[in-house]
Amino acid sequence: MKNVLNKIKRVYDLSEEALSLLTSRLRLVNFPKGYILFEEGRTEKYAYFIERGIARAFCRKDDKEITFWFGSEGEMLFSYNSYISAKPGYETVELLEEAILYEVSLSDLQELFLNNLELANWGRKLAETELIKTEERFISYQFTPAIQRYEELLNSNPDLLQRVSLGQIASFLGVTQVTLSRIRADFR
Amino acid sequence: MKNVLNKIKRVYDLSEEALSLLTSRLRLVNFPKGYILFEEGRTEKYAYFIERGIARAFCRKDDKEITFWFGSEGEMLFSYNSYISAKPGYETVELLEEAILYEVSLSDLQELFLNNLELANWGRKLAETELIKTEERFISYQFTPAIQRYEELLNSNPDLLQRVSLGQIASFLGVTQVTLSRIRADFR
DNA sequence: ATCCTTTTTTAACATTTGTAAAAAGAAAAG
DNA sequence: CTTTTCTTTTTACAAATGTTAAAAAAGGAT
Repeated sequence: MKNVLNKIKRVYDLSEEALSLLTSRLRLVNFPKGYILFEEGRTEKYAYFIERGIARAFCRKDDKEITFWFGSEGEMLFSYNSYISAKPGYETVELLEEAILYEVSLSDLQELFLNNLELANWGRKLAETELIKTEERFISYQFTPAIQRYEELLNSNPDLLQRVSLGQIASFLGVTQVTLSRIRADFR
Repeated sequence: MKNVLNKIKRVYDLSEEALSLLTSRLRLVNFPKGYILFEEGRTEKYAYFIERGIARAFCRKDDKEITFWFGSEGEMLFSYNSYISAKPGYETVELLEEAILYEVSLSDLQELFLNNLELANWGRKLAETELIKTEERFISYQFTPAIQRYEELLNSNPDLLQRVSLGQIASFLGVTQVTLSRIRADFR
């Protein structure tokens, strides 16, 4: 549970009591490589902490898929619409490796948030840090050319190339796979 | 205070007590058109509710400005880095019209969050709704061509054209002003 | 090792978008 | 009303990216 506990504490430091309130609701689960954890259009009932493995979130349009997020050890998985508004999600989440996750039901989380001040603030911090990450990525998207975003992505995530395909990275960067190939060729 | 109260309640419904705890920390302030409310690199001490007026947030790079957000009546203004981590902000916020705002100090907000369960959950919901909006915009950015994003922007914000310049809208859409002109020409 | 499947790169061409500069239009100032 | 300034559109050309298809490379399975 090392990676998960690390994540929980990094979000917002909890007392022993609050921490065990939260962890008592976690359930260890395993899934095979390729498993579809969340499906677009479905209202999900659980969120997950990644103890081991890597996942991607994507949306479908026409016959294309756009990957807009990668997450690995020590990160959380949720379908934002389900988590935040109990509405059908707009994203599909696929596990790209055999994975060890900790599952928590969204109703348990809600109940904890509404009854425990520390955990409510933990939930606040969780959303806030995700918010900053998302907005920074959005801004860098408009400012930074794909070449540079590619380098930065690999710097902050050196093992990504070994774990996910270039097609998925290309769509994450917002270019076609052909363009990413050209970028990589220039890069050498 | 109509627009502001509306916003507060839309985020998360508060009891009378919690609501007055929050509103008692608000202070009415006025600023002229063109006023720079937040400045890139500065750690801001306040957040604002917009009662009347419209603002934009932008980042500078080289000699370009990229507008990545517009906000008007019933929305909040904060420098995310200051609000979330008490660190210097990466964005500049400019008021595009004479504005009536309600100011609240970030330290007051923090104190309320740490002491009141309802307000902590209000703060959580606030971050969560901002998070969903940001992520949806990020996704639509990758999926939707500029022409369509332009139409959607005007649909959801019919008076925007009267309130901000096309140059700012172009940079918000992630294209040059020349491209936006072409889009508008095709559109007719 | 060989075959089969999947992933990645390369090529040629079309389309889109950017750049720079000029022209047209609109708004503000005298 | 005229001049000045700022905003928006248009033009011509250059650069970047998308599309489609084929070739090359890499990974798995037998």
